[in-house]
This record gives sequence, C-alpha cells and structure tokens, in this order.
Amino acid sequence: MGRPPCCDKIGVKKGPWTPEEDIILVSYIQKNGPGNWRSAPTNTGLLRCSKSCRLRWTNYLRPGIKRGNFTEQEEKMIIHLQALLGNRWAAIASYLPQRTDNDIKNYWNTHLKKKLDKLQGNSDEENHHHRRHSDSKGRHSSPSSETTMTKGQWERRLQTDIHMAKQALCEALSIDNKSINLPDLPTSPSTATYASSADNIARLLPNWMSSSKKCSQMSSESFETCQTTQTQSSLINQQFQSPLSEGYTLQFGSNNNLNHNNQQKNYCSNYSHSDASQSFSAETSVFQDESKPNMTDQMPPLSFLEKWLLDDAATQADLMNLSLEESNFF
DNA sequence: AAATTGGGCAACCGCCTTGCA
DNA sequence: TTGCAAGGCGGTTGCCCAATT
Repeated sequence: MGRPPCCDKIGVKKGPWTPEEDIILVSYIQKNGPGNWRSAPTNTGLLRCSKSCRLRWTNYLRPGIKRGNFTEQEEKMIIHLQALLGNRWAAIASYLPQRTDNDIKNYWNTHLKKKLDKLQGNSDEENHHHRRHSDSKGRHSSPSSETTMTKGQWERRLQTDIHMAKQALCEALSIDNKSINLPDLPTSPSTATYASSADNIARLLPNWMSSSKKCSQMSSESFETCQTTQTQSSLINQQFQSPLSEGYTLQFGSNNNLNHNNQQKNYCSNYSHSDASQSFSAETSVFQDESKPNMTDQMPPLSFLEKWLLDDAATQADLMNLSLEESNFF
C-alpha cells in the first residue's frame, strides 16, 4: 500500500515536455525560484505534476547542465565513483556538477556497465557477483543498511569494498598518470559547454521539432513556420543569449556532439522568439546562484574514507602497471 | 522497401527521507 | 512523538530511431 500519488492522475499530462511548457516553467522559477514544486503546476497552469516539474528542471532546464558525450575523464570518474559509492547516482553526480544523476545513471547502464563487463568478463566471479549485487540493490547496498549482517561480516564486506574501490581508482589513475580525475574545467570560453536554462531549451528544440512533425496537433499559432537548418538554431541562440552564456561557446548549432544528426533535420518553429528572449533576459542572473557552480570552488569535500582511498591509491599509482588503456578499455 | 531488433534516453513510478505542525 | 506533505532518489518503462535482416 503505497501513498497516494503526489497529484491527481486525472488531467495530468505525461510524456515529453514541449518548449512552451519549458518556457512557462522556467519563467515561473525565474520569478519564484526553484522549490515549492507543489504550487508550480497550479500557479503556472501547467498540466504536470509537481514531481514532473521538478524533474524537468533538475535534469534539463537548470542552468549549468552539460549534455552530450561524456569525456574520458568523466568516464573514469564515474567508474571510480561507482566502485566507491555503488549506485548512488546522486552522490556520484555531486562530483560531476555538470551532469545530472539521471544522465550518469543512463550512461552507466547503457555504456559503462557493458564496457566493464566486456573488460572483466566473467573470470572474476567474486567481483562479478559483487557488482551485480551492488547494481540490483542500489542504495540498499551500503554497509549501514546491511542490517542482517553480523559486525564481522560487515567489516569483511567493507574491506572488500575498500579493496575494490582502491583497485578501481588505481586503474583509473594508471590511464593517464594524473593524480586525480577531476572533471574537466571550462578552461577557456571556447571550449566550455556550460549552458543556461535558455540554452538548454534552445538546445532541445531541434530534437523536439524533428519529432513534432508527428505532433501535427501542435498549436498552429505557436509553431507555424517550418524551416530548415542551423541558421535558425543560431538565431534562437542569439535570442537566448544570456549573461552566463555570453562568455562561453554555445553548443547549440555549433560543432557539438549533442545534436548528432538532428542538426541536419528539418524542424519547425516560431517559438515566439521575442517573448522568449524577454522571458529569459534576466533569467540566468537569477539562476546563477542556484546553478551548479564552478568546479574548482564546488568540488565537494571528500569524506575521510575517500580521501584516504585517494591518497593511498595515488601513492600506489606509480607502482602499478595496470593500464586500462593498454587493455583497450577505452 | 518493409519488418524486426536493439540501443539510447527522457520520463514516470514508487519507496525513502526530511521537515514541519 | 506522531503523522502528513513534499522533496529526493534509484529503478524501470516506453518511445524513438538507427541498424540489420
């Protein structure tokens, strides 16, 4: 007997969000700030439940989200952290501020898990079993929740976990001899991939537009003209240019990996540019405080255990001959 | 060219945690 | 202390699309 749903099932819209809905939500958050999700649907008129609004914001609309291909650094970071923390995606995401937990979770499930399986095979039965256990149990696999274990069992398990974490870390370290795989910082404006909420919405447009041809119902007033190309995307970008994005190269419509082939696809839009730009004119300045911040300042403090693991592993790294690179891991 | 299959990902579901009255 | 509401989180689903048959 679970709790009743957070909102009435009747009249609640499900499925993909439209840019219109995105704008409404972002405008609302611009005025009221994130939080108080309960009142968001009623105040905005969105036919979405509060959880859906929150999820949309945290996973896609929030400023500072990096999307697209994961870098090798990020991969290594995730692999290490997953070994260390298990499937605690939110915790892992806190070490990769530009990525969402959902993103990391999906990437793990669709890419990294396969890579690791391929690499490790089934030879290491113990590790395999452990990993599966960790995967299936997720957050319940933490030592503190192993209520049925005796203290001795728990300690042995902890030792094993620490050993595995060390191993994973050493493997990660052995790839490029960098002491710690800190996330790649936006070192220069030309390479940065930070995006504001407006950018996020703009970036989502091509995908949405390409699919919208099926949604012929799309309000004809709102989406009237159909055009081809990236010119429009760059136009939108310009319209959505925000203080935060000004210093950075925007992903949308440029040489990014995000849009894949979609950039080449046709899409329709009127997306009421003027309104949108108005709506977003001050948006990022409001959200800058809220967004996930600069990595150097924001790198969460390592726990004692993590510090110890990292320090210990760093000293061992030079001694290690393990090279995942040599084993064609990447 | 049509049908099938599989991968990727956005979004939903339901349980857990937290904060508050 | 207890119960409720809201937010947080991880697992899972379902859709879309590209590759394959």
